[in-house]
Amino acid sequence: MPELPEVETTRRGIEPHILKHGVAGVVVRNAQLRWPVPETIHSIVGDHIAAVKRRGKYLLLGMTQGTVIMHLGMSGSLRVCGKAEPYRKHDHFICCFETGKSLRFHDPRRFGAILWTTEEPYEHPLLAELGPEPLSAKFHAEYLYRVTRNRRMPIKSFIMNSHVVVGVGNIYANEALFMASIRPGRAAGRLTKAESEQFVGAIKRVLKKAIQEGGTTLRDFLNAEGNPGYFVQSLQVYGRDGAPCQQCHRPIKRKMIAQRASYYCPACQT
DNA sequence: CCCTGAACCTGACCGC
DNA sequence: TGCGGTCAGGTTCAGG
Repeated sequence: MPELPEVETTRRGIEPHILKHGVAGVVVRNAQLRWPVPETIHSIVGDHIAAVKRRGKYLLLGMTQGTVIMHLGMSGSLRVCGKAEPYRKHDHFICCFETGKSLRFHDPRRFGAILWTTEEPYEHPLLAELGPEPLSAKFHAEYLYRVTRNRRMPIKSFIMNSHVVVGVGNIYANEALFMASIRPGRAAGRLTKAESEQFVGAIKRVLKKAIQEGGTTLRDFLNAEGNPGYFVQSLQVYGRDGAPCQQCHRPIKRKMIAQRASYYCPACQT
């Protein structure tokens, strides 16, 4: 479920419930996630949440003694629960607060991660090499044009590489390419300066709008309050193969690119 | 360095 | 109902 808008929606949802709250205990019901949840995660007990941040699709719980680095993978979600709520299947990690509330990490496919570091979190190997935030001033047309030169990889795969720019996953890559009238299979290095400008603008617009609408709900995604996101109603191409293009009414096409479903309008996108 | 494909997992859905 | 095949929002890693 989570791309950047879903992760940001989650961050905003949990922050008011956990910021400054003391950690009374930790329950690891299944440590086998993307990487094993380290034993050292228990060192957060007795500490408190000093900050709730996001870098790309990583959530960072800043404590006084270190940082919990979380990733929701493909199917992960975080929810703030009350005292007596029973565990659900796939609730793998629970952080219990002195208030009686708890933060629960739920992840059926277990591609997510929960790590602990006492070092500077942005220098952690998983974060150190990440590209710019897509909504920051560092992500601009000249940057995209420069890093795409001589790259033969399809532009869609290229933009989904978090070392290029963080937070653009499969849904929003498809949507932004449609908005910029660029086919997903085009070689990255063949984008013109004008197209780089279009594409960067489209990425910023689509992510901003999705965050405003609380993310995209597919299947069972609920935000930290248990509410769905509404961006799914705004999708122009994702999941719409065979349906009419909203611009020209010809059917949207579906094609696999690097093992990921790609959707585009063969008429509107070149 | 560049690029591709496999791997990590569970569950939903579709056709037979 | 059951069974097998396919697909799913992400990312790292091995290998050519």
